[in-house]
Amino acid sequence: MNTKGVSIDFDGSIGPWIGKTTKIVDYYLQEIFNKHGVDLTKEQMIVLKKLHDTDGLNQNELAFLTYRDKSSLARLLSKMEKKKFIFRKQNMEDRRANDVFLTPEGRAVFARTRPAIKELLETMEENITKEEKQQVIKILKKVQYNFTAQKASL
Amino acid sequence: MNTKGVSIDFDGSIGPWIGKTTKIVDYYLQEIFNKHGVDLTKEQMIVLKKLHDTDGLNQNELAFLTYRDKSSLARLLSKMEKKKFIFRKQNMEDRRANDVFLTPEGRAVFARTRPAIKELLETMEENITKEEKQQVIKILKKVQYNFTAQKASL
DNA sequence: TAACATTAGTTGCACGTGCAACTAAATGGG
DNA sequence: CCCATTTAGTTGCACGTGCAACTAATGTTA
Repeated sequence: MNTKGVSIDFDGSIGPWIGKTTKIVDYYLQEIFNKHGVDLTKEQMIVLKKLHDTDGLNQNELAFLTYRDKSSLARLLSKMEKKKFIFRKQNMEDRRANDVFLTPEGRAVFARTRPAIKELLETMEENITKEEKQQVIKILKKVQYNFTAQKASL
Repeated sequence: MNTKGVSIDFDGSIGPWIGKTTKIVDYYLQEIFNKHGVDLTKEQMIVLKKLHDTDGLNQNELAFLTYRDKSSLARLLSKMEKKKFIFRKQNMEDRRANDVFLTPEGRAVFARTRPAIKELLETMEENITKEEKQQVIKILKKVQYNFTAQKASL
């Protein structure tokens, strides 16, 4: 039962809080990237990170790993290709597929990403204990599970 | 010290987790709105909610309250005006300002929003205790504070 | 092998975002 | 009172998003 009769306590739920926090973190991340001369958006950084972990993934795999529509990913890659951070190479076994690789320039920006991320984390996690961090992650995982389990049963 | 030498434990931090969770929640919210025939985006819903709380706010105030650039807000309002959910009324004391009001149709969609939000929350918060919810919100508030306090000192 | 279905990627469309430059109205100071 | 500054809102631009329709290549199956 809510304090306000039939009304739903949306503001007291996690939803708006993660939304707002994400917005603030994203904004600050972009600001730090600019300060460090990192010519990347957050989204491009995420793709770069995946390629840094596993070079040569194709667009389909990258889209899946980054939770993006394949069309969004394609356009993201086009921007990054124009900036010479990655290149596409048609796969000769399956000529529909493009394998995606980091260029030396791509590796270089990604390297410059590290001190920026470090600064971000230092600000973000100030006065937050390791236990609190783990607690939050545990519950966020639960939220994700609640939705993805739901979807799987449809 | 990290397990991987000089590398930064970005994945073990809260950042990516809130980002991913927000993405999933947003996606599911939109899905539920469609299912309930609520012709709104999440962003439009947030604006509608503010107007439901306080009708007649001007664009400047709405932009501030919803953490949006005034230009984003203006465009959001234009879409909602086209759908007859809100209308702008020039303030006669300050003729630069537009006061924004809900239409009856706007109130009606907002009402249909409630069962949708209820369903969202029920799915989202399954197996999450009230204490866990409060714990997460407390820490997210701390993250927000870390950034906003930083900005204030600049 | 010919016909059909599936899959990888691209493109058009509508939506949302912030920044910078702009207009028009209000305000403040000489 | 007039000019400079500030303020509310709009617009152009570049970015990112998902969906649906499309092309081209691959796989399947009769």
